[in-house]
Amino acid sequence: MDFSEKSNCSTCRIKSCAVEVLDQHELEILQTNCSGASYKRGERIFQQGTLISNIVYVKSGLIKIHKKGPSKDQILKLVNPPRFIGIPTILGDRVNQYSATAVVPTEVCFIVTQIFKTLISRNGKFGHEIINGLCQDELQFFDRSINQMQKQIHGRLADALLYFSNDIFCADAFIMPLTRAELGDFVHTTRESVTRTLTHFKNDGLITVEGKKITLQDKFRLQKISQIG
Amino acid sequence: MDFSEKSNCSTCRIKSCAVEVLDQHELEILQTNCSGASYKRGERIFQQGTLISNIVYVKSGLIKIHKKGPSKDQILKLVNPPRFIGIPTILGDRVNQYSATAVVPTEVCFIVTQIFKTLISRNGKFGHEIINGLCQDELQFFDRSINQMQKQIHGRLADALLYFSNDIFCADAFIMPLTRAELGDFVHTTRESVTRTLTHFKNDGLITVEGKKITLQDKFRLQKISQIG
DNA sequence: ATAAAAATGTGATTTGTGTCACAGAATATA
DNA sequence: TATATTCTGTGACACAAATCACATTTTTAT
Repeated sequence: MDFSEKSNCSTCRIKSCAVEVLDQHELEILQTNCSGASYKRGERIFQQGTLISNIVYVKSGLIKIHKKGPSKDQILKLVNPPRFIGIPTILGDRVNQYSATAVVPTEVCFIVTQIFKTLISRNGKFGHEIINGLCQDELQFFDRSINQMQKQIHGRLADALLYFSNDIFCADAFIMPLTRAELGDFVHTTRESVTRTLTHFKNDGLITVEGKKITLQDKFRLQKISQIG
Repeated sequence: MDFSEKSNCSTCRIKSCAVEVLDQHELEILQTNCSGASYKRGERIFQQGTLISNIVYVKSGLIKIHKKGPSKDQILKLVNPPRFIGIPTILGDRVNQYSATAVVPTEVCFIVTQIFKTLISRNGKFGHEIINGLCQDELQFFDRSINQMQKQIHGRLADALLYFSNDIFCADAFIMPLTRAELGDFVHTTRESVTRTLTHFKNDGLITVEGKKITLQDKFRLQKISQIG
């Protein structure tokens, strides 16, 4: 990873809704307690089980939030900017409950947790925006959980492909940033089943696959598959 | 359900951490915009898909938060007091994303959402406490999800039994408030598999079952089962 | 008290998908 | 350029758990 010097929050153009509501003085507080870093694919931003020092603000790139389970590592969610991560661990035992790893080149800012807490207590609107973010996360995670638990592989993988296409890349064709094994961790299967299902989709003319490049050819039918499960 | 008159928040003894930080004036605001109700087992408190009017504060009892999935209704979590529910839906489309139903006789207070929002913006500490609650929920739900997805039935059901014993009733013996089918919705199986697994546990001397009454006889081995999956 | 409805227990059968095992392709490292 | 890793594809097999089907018990309503 590569640490740069202190960033300038007031002129930073990648501002979250929450940061928008801070006044000039608060922005200065933030700025003096905040530093940037960039990560390459595969680099760990923070690791489950280690002590927390900072809130992380994702400026660009894509991050996977993952956690060790009883049998294997599992990708809880992907986070695309702009977004704060690590908020849930600012309280309690102060130990990260999950890991965060860059899946594409990623830029983040670290914010001292105490400062973050101060801003929340000082500026109710800031807190309000943070709550908004947390709530959105929760609802999204509810949906994802239910889908993961009730659909079978075809549906889950169709969901994932549509998610990458619609929410992450906003394009029908994209370079899949996850390996087959990671995709398995994301949709709860094995590497082998991902391959098999992808091949199946390909043979049915739903997608084309050229190595890492995936093109959705028939989104409508993919949606159908996602719905039936 | 049974609606009583306006409650008195300043003298209410079932106060959440969040409400504790409100000042006298804020408590009065809360009080004049808040009313109580009680529900019997099986009564719906709010329903997925309907418009939201209020934040719900659970004072006593036990509530299931459940949501329709592609194939069946699923219990996302159980909520025991004192706790706010419905916060995630105060924003956005203002439609409940999930249902809440009492599983034992339950008392709640309804708080006008606008007032709730005002309190958050007005009192940073209140917002801070609410964020704490949401974060705890998120971490807990992460754990639950991973366990649900990676363990098989024996482990999942052992988890559930230990959860009821340790977190809900604080006793080795308790009256199971969920039917076998609901228990299935909670741990992701069918009614039949719940029965079979329970019988299996009983034959192994881990528990005794007399209708709705369940007694954990060997918590240690149950924990073992929970761990292996 | 009696009927109707809901909840529960248990067997037989089917099936989705995880596991194992190996080969080829792609990528990183020396 | 060679060599070691890490990825990826594909088959054969096993098994956990869903589904179906029916009997029995418990609860609720009349």
